[in-house]
Amino acid sequence: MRLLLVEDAEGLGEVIRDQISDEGHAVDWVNNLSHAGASLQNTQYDLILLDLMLPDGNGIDLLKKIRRSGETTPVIILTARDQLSDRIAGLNAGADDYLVKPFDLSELSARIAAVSRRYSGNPNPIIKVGTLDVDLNKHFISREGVAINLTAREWALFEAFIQHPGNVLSKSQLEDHLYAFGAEIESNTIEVYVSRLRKKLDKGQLETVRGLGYRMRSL
Amino acid sequence: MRLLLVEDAEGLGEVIRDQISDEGHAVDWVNNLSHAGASLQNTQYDLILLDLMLPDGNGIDLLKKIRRSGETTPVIILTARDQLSDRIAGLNAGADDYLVKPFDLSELSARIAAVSRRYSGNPNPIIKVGTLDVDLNKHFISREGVAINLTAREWALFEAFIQHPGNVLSKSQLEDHLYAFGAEIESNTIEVYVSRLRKKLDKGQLETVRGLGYRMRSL
DNA sequence: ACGGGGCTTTCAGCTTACTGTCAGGTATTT
DNA sequence: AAATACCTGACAGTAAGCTGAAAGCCCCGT
Repeated sequence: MRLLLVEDAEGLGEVIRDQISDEGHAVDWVNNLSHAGASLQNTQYDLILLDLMLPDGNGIDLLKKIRRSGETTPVIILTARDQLSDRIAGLNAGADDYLVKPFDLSELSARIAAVSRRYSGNPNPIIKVGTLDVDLNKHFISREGVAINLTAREWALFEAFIQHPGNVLSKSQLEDHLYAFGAEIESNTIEVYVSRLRKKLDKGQLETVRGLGYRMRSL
Repeated sequence: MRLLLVEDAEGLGEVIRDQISDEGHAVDWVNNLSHAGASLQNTQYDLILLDLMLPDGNGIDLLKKIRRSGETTPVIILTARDQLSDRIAGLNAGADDYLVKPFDLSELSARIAAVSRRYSGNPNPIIKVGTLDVDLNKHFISREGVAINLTAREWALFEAFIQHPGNVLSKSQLEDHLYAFGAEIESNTIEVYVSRLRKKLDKGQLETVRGLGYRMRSL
């Protein structure tokens, strides 16, 4: 899962970025609205964590712009406690949830999980992928009761397909999903990982669309 | 299961009451301390959800009074974000758990379930973890009648896993669980404790998910 | 007051396995 | 047939993790 963190407070941004990374997500961290706008033009995110008080404006304006453009990426706004009106304005502008600073990191994690569950339109974290039982919360996969271990990278790749069921994901989209902004891979790493993941899934579950990318068979 | 909800915020109280009712529990909702006191004199509850900021006083005082009277009913305190000291005071006063507003209703449900599992009408709830018998009240573990001693830290770590059965808990999540807000450890302390706990549990009971964290095998 | 024991945290060296690259082979398209 | 896209086994580097041991602190018993 790839997240955009828009937060100008250095210390807080660092803490949040680390938390998100620890949970296996890719996170791009920007500290103002113009950088956020640029990132959003270049990259498809699964979730946006959006501070409202930013040096070059109000996060609500970016949110409104996002929603006007038809973009449905879930947004969690980060707001100071004493700005109740901002929380309401944020929700009215189309935010999916909010967190009030200061907040527990475990609360942040729970919110990310809750929003992503809603986003995937699947409140039940247990899904069936071919013969595999996949527990999205537990990062746990099993086939007929036998655990199948995915490494962190394999899991991230797998998750990209789960979140876009049936869609063809290009190699560069997968790269964006698996690696933080700026990180570049210099080889056929995506192909390698697809190959590795294939070995762990059902035969034929992950399909190549030559020239375009890969697709996980309909779930 | 019968719960007492002590919450003066009308909207929130309503939401919580409905959630609890939907889950099949009985709930009495009062909005101040004196009504709470009266209810507690008249009715035996299985769980108390206790707001701290109430029109006629501080919920901590009621909690202290309850504990002084020898009452062991589990208490989850509901506290506002900006009152970290209240959370700690609540736990010190004998609360079993806390929730910080605003919170996800699913989180509330999970907490209720966790606390009720621990106490669920059974004064000595024993659960089975592999070959271990675990007494959640007594913080006592035994294997075939032989006591296994866990230090306070080891128990806290163990409990984190028990409360999230099967879930991968990242090292920072475990850190949040074991240490007070803001307290930071500067070394591989979590790894050390995991190693120690492993020696006391069944072999393989506590699994590493490399790059993500640790998971206790399904209970 | 003192000493011993236990607990906690850090440190440091060792172990494990994950990651990304490489390169040769395979499959597809023109 | 040639070019291109893709697949996969293998390897080196290193990040992540494990664990023994030491130091500091606290508590308890003498």
